[in-house]
Amino acid sequence: METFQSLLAKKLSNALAAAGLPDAGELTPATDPRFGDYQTNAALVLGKQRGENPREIAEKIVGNLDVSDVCEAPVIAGPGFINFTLTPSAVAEKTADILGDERLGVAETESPRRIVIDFGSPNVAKPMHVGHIRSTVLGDALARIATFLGHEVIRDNHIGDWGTQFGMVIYGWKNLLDQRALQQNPLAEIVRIYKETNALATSDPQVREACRQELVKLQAGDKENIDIWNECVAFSMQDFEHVYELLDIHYDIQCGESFYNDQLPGVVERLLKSGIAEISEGAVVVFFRDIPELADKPCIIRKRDGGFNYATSDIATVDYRLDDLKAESVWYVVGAPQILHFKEIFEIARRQGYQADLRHITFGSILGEDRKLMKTRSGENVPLRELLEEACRRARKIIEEKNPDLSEAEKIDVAQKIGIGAVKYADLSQYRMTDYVFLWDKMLSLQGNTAPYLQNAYVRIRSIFRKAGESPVTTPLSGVREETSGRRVALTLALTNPAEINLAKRLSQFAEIVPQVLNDFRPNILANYLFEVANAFHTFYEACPVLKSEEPGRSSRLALCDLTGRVLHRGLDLLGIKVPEKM
RNA sequence: GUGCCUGUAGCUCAACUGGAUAGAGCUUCUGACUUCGGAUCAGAAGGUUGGGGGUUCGAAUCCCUCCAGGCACGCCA
Repeated sequence: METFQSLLAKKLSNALAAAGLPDAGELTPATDPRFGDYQTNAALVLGKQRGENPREIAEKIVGNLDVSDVCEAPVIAGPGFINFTLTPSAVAEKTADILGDERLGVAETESPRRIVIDFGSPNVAKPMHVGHIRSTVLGDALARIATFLGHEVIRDNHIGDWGTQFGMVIYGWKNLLDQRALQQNPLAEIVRIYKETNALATSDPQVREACRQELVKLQAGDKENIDIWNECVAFSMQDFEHVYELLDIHYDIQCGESFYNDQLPGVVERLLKSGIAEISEGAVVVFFRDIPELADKPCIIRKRDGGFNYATSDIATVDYRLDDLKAESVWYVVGAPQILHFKEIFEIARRQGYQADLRHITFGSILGEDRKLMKTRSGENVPLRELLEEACRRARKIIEEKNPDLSEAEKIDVAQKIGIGAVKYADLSQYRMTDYVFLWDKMLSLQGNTAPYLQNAYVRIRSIFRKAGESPVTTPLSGVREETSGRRVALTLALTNPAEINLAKRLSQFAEIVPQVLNDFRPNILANYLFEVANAFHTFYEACPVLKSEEPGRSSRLALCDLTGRVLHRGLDLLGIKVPEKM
């Protein structure tokens, strides 16, 4: 199904050709309602290129433009914009089309790719905390959207289950472990011994050396240390699984760092052999002498002591994802501090001859209320699990106030959908690069541009249909309706009130917005769109009675409600947010 | 020191990547309920887009230069 935007873009392109002009400019939604629904700056761009009067060029374009099937006559405005206003009948027709489409008008991509999305990636022996929200929630939303658009997505949890911290964990396990505490709360005890050992190691060189020895033994395959490591991984995974269940997040594969252990010596050997890496000061290093910004920032892939580091395992990870999983794209949803690291990893991949599209999708930091970066080590980080449970508790409290008649089972279900949805939406509704100020009240507020506001719009729609169901009226669930004779005819909408026309226009834009999210990996575009839909719906809801209005307006408005509900449901689903039937 | 990111209403954020008079929410103020769920709607107030230059028909957006904050820069991940 073609969107208004792409239809008009094609017509514009034809008109430019007919006027003997090259393709130029773009056709976008209007920046302001008083300029209509869509606009193009083609005449301005051409005017500049050719040194001609843009308004005269606009005249020439409009003279060759026939959009009468969907628009009023185009208007030339300002310095040479051409503005388009959709006709109500075109909007009504489009709405009926979308109503009959499972995908709500969203086309599948013409170039489907196999995409590995690396997101979440918590560390073993450290609890997931608020800092993991962004990667996890953003990565999940991108995965959902890419899948919906027809890409083949492999969700990979690159767990930090190997590395220097295990020297400390094992040292702590052997010297500081409290068995009873381990029984009661395994992860908390592991975190405790890790933190205490970390503190000891920073002040005592002997402890530091002991930790290093434990790590060497682990990496050499020492049975006792491997067993301890296995136990720690298992305890941590339990904690992760609980959080993922709350968040409704699922992975296709969970290949942590340890998965690549066997590959590391081979990686280094290969890079040395091919001349990409060289030996420097006893370590194996890749230099980037031809890239000015990396010229003095070499990448170490084998330490002087023979150990490997995360660069080595990330190179091995590239191999696996491209050679074995046959990925055409890999998206790394990893925080901005690692920009330099991934630049180097991607450059090494390029030098090895890989052609795949590797992207580091960064995001801003999590800040405390003091606007300072939240610490990851031994700070007062809020464990993610507690945060999510607190969100549900607060949602529950509000439900008790607003809708005490719900059953206990419903309350639990709704509180979870609202609480978790609020946390996810708070994150996804803003531009990913800006730093995120962690505020309980803001995150859990159920007013304004929040998930509960959108959920409430959906709930109201469901309420209308529950009420309508009491009377013998069939609700339109597709673009066709069944007449009493049994004949199925295309549903035509009668759109008269500005509020319903405006709502219908918004709904037709769903298909334009969803693909746009992946242009720059910005789910906040979708979130903001859904907020506008909910807003338009509430305005419509105030201005246009549905059940009390006369036919054909009643069926038409019911259809509009149905479509709004489906767009909200689908849109929130693409963000990983659930909707309740009541709240 | 070098590089990257950020700076927009009192607060939290947008602005479809160069478009028209920079928009929302929260807060404040004024209105609208014998309601299809008021977790709502209508309206008002609130701005030298950190400062200063430049590029052009047009700049929050691009370039230069300062200011402020953050992050990263060979054996942590």
